[in-house]
Amino acid sequence: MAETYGIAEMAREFEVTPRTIRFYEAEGLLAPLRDGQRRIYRGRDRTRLRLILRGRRLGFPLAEVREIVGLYDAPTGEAGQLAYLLDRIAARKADLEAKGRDIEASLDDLDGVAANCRARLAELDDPALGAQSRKRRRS
Amino acid sequence: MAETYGIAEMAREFEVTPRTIRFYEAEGLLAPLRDGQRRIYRGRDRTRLRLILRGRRLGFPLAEVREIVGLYDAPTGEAGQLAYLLDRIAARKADLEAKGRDIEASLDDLDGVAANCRARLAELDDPALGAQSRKRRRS
DNA sequence: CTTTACGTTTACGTAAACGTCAAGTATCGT
DNA sequence: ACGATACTTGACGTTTACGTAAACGTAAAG
Repeated sequence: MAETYGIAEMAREFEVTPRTIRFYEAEGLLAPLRDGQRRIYRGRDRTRLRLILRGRRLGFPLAEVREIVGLYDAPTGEAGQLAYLLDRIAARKADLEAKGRDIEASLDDLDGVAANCRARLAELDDPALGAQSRKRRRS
Repeated sequence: MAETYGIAEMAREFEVTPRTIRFYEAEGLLAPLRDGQRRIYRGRDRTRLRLILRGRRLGFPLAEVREIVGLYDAPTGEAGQLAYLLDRIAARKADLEAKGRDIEASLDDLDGVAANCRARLAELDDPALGAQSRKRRRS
């Protein structure tokens, strides 16, 4: 059987326009089959598109996304190539982990602002509390 | 004392060009003091720039970054405003957590590729192993 | 047979985020 | 007085990532 999909179908499912999908193909990120003129997408293409869009959401430019999806289909069975591939994977992981740290820092910062904000709300409920903390802050 | 910095100094420290810093100012993301014509940056501006660049690294467009840094200086002491602020903070946290999940998924995928890759390397060292696993895979 | 849906290529348009001059100003050391 | 250094404001250029419109093909439905 092996399900196939038209471009509009793909576009709806991934919430992008057909234009975007064609653009990714022009950039060498997708390579669907063809039925005459028409593009035919299969499971593999869907996986790729998912990877692409995930990369985009994380702010990677398409050039880097191309590198990333390239890592998923490296059938070169030679030892040197495999080692090199592992190397690039490690680099990509490092990038992702750095972004992870940025996210953690952002979340921490936001928690700080939120806490501060809730404190001020409490202060509005009971002004006495606020006077207390203002005193402590000054000392 | 209160340390101050010139634009070139800031640019070096944050590894961006002066142009970028001026651009952020034009976009309303920074508002340094002035000594005549010249821009004078202080601790607060540095904090903002750090936030801005972190947002950019995470792929947020400047418009969203503007919203984010806006959350850090909302001194409006009114209850309604504070509640609204908490709401926006929650929304921003949700965004960040979504990105965090994307990162986790990416890391997991890469680990999968890497494992597969190492298995093939082992196979090159001892082809018998490969034959074994290929047999098992077929069954 | 025409409309409707779905798809195609080609090509120009556009918003975002800066880069890259150009020309001028202000200050500082010599 | 002079050049080096640091900075300023335009203004136009560039890259990325698509949007949008034109003009056309194909195939099923009414």
